[in-house]
Amino acid sequence: MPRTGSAGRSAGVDPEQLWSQAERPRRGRPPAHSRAAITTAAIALADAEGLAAVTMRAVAARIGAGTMSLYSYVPNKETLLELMIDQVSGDHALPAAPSGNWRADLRQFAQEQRTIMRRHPWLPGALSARQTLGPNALAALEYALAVLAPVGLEAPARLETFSLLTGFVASHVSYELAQERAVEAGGPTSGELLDAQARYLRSVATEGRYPHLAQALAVPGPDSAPQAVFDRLLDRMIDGLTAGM
Amino acid sequence: MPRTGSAGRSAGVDPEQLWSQAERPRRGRPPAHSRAAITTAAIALADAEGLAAVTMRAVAARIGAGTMSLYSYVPNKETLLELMIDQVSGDHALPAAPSGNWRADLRQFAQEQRTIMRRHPWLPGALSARQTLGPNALAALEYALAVLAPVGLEAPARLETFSLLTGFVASHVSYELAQERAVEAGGPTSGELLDAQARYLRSVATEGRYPHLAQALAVPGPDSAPQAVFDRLLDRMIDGLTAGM
DNA sequence: CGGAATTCCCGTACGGCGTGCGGTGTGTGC
DNA sequence: GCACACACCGCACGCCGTACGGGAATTCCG
Repeated sequence: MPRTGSAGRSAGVDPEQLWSQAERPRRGRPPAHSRAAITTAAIALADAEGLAAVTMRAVAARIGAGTMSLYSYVPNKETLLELMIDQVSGDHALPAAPSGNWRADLRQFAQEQRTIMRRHPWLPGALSARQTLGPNALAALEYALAVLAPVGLEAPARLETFSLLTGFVASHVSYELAQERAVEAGGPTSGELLDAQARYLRSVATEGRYPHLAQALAVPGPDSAPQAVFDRLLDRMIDGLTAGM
Repeated sequence: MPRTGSAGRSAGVDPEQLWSQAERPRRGRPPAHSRAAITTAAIALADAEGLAAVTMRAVAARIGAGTMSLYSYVPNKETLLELMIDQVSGDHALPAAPSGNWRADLRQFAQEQRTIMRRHPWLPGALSARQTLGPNALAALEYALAVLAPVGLEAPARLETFSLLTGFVASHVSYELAQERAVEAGGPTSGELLDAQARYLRSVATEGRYPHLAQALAVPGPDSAPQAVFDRLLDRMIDGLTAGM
């Protein structure tokens, strides 16, 4: 049950042929670019300026091609986004086989997901809107399922567990990044330019009508370093997903 | 730490004044519509034809107004989406106070979230792209925090727990809906028109290179009725989030 | 070596989007 | 009854994704 997304698969583009790069035909003018190069350019653009900056025109300009040339390599923008997701999924350093300590393996897998998502901040949002399984994502899924095999879960439950774990990481990284962006814009030392949203929240909280919210926002917590928070939540998550195993 | 979303808060629109509907000024022509009516129309449109069908032009047409008239009530489309989310958050039937059985309360809260999201299939996607806290969403949050208070969690951890729970429900409902859409289009009895994505997955699985995936897809699982699956996962989720409490 | 075949490149154009601007008309309060 | 404040909204602009089709490049075949 991977991820989220309200849009059903958009029409067209047989997955079978999407992920098996067709051989270059031996006749005619040879391509000046490549699907991978285009995908890489799109990723660089998204990393630097956000997912919204990924337009066909901008990607084409970045590799020095005319806009419409992209359509020789990619049937449409949606497919390009799927290619971006899969290329980035290849950043996983997957051992050939699980170590035998499934708990450690699972933790490490999730940590890697977090690292990748922090490196590509657009990824959580992109994942939440579609469900892609290219070769790289497939490899990661297969590995995670192998890790989960020795746990006492039914086979379909392993799929659910994987999806829940990925969803958790995506959701948490989004939150982390939003936090950091807010702090960064008018830092915590110069509290005056504090993000309007945060200021609003605090004003509402101190208003008296939301005592529990006020409390949650007031107490700073045991250890609020991002990595520590993530570690703590991840452990709780794994405990829950594999409860009693 | 509510929800996900890669986009930071878009510029402008002081939340303080967004959620407190300004009094109608006593001079000049009285408005022919209302913010609530516009929001309702937008929700109806999204329910019927998906979030992509919600354009300023379409919403305006639905209430019999010119496109630009909407901008008298709403500063921009992003704000309209936030209003939609908050209005729909008001569907929660929130008891005045928790029952004392936090586990049951939490379960029921999540069930309600699921119900709302199934009624408004665009909601998970909309939530994942922004982080809104209007009065209705705020009330739900406050209630959930009250439910969590007796659990042995630090106050900030309660916020995290709420967010994770909401994220889980959203993610799961998206998956449920995608499933059902796939079945519906070329039902399971007439297996031939089976969704291309699913067919691809199965073909890849039976190919031999993904034994664990094949296994997970093959075994039908203990109980795959949507409600049962959700209940099972929800319990695992709650166990994890409140582990050892 | 020359044409034919094949393939890529991409300028132009179309329909649709969000929304800024400013004219028009309507209702209110004095 | 008058002036003003405001809502209404047509027009236009600059984006977007992408359909179409002519021209350029390369290879194949005779």
